[in-house]
Amino acid sequence: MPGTLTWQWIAAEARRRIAARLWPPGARIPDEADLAAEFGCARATVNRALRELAAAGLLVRRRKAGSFVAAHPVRKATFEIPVIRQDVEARGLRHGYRLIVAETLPAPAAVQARLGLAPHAPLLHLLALHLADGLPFCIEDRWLNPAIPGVAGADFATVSANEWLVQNRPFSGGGIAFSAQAADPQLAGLLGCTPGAALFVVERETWAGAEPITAVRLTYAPGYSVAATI
Amino acid sequence: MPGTLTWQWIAAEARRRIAARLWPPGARIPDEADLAAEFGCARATVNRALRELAAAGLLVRRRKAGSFVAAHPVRKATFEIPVIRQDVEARGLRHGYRLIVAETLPAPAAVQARLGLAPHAPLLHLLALHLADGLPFCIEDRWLNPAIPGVAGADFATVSANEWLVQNRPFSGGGIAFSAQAADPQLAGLLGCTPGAALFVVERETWAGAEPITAVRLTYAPGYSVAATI
DNA sequence: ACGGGTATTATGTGCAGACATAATAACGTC
DNA sequence: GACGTTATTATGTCTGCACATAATACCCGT
Repeated sequence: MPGTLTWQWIAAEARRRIAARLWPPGARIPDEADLAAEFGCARATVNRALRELAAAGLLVRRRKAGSFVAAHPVRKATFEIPVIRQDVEARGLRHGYRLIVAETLPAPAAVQARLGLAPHAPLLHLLALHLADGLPFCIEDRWLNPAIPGVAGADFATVSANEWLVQNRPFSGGGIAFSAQAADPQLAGLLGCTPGAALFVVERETWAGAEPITAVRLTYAPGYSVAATI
Repeated sequence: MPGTLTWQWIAAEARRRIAARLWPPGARIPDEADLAAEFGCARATVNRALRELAAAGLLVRRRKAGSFVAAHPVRKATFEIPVIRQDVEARGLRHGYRLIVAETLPAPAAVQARLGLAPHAPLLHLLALHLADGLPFCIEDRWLNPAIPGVAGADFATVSANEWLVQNRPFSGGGIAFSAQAADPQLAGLLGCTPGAALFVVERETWAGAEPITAVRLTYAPGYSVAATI
């Protein structure tokens, strides 16, 4: 079998065996050495292939125990999180931005909890509107740790905090959540939609190591959707 | 520097240099051989580390050209897509399931387009309600390719198509999209919520190779959200 | 100057061997 | 039989080497 020696071929073959139930869910598959012998390649090559399948959620691998076909193949979808400006421009629209509120005050308890901050710690609160071809696209409601270097000097009236952070403050981790929310009168006013309209909401928190950076709530105008390939 | 020789350490060090702007956005970083010399390890180890950073979106790598720090670090979030039953049970609730409609008829044009099917091709249409502790949790509105082996014999009144497919029909790829939608009277009736409530909607299509398997629209009861770590 | 073929180069991947690590299985003791 | 210790084993990773591949940079002829 020519071409057998690439890890991609081996990964594909393993997928095929899983799909064909040659290796049924929950079953233990042959160990790397056996597969290497079968395919006539080095163990490292098999390792690389199986590692990919494990990352894809098709295999569960445990030292000493062996490699097992995932009983419930938990599928994973990867979304790219673009800067809002890029998101707008990728749709072929012109991006606009308007700062509405910038103030420093203690964050609401919910925000403090999301960021793991002490109560009453004052944060920079920004409320801004992103536009697409002049129409409301998204409301950015952000709480920002004022201890971040450069925040004091940044002009969030001209550059959105969204963009400023990407350029100036790399983060190491965080969380993201998607949900749906009905437009209250304030949101409806800002987004130019009818009160009660179903809006898509993204909530995100980011940290640099242990230091909280920001918590943001993005509320999109009606019709927004986010897509990915599985 | 002890412990320098692991690919995780090198990956972490590279992240640090990117975060510290030692390697600024857009810049070309030293090539693998140079880094291997600097860290005193094999090139393969550096390769492994940089490959991870590229997968995470922090680096862009091009043969002959070199490795570059991503100008706009497109962050990626990975969501796990659970079977609905598991989703319910993970919340500590009891899962219930009720089939509402099962019929074979030509799919609407929108569904045909999503699956890339010929017009008028008859599909199996299933409408079902998932319950959490007896309360409506999610509506599963699914179109299923009747050519899939075993579909004819499956009893979707007792096992949800969602679950049946996971167990019986591995898929190779597909798409997923999240959006928000207001509850129309029918949805409101099924989900036991007020008409106009904001609902979270997941639309998914899956294929096995070139063969379409299913297109499904999951409409969740108010309050549902999906979370992930970045 | 221009276009096209060619040399160069950084990444991509393979191999064989070795040791590290974690988790299980086997064992011996009480 | 229950429990702690040790041996075994499959995966995880590193090394050093080799060649493949793609994309750029260079050179040359017109």
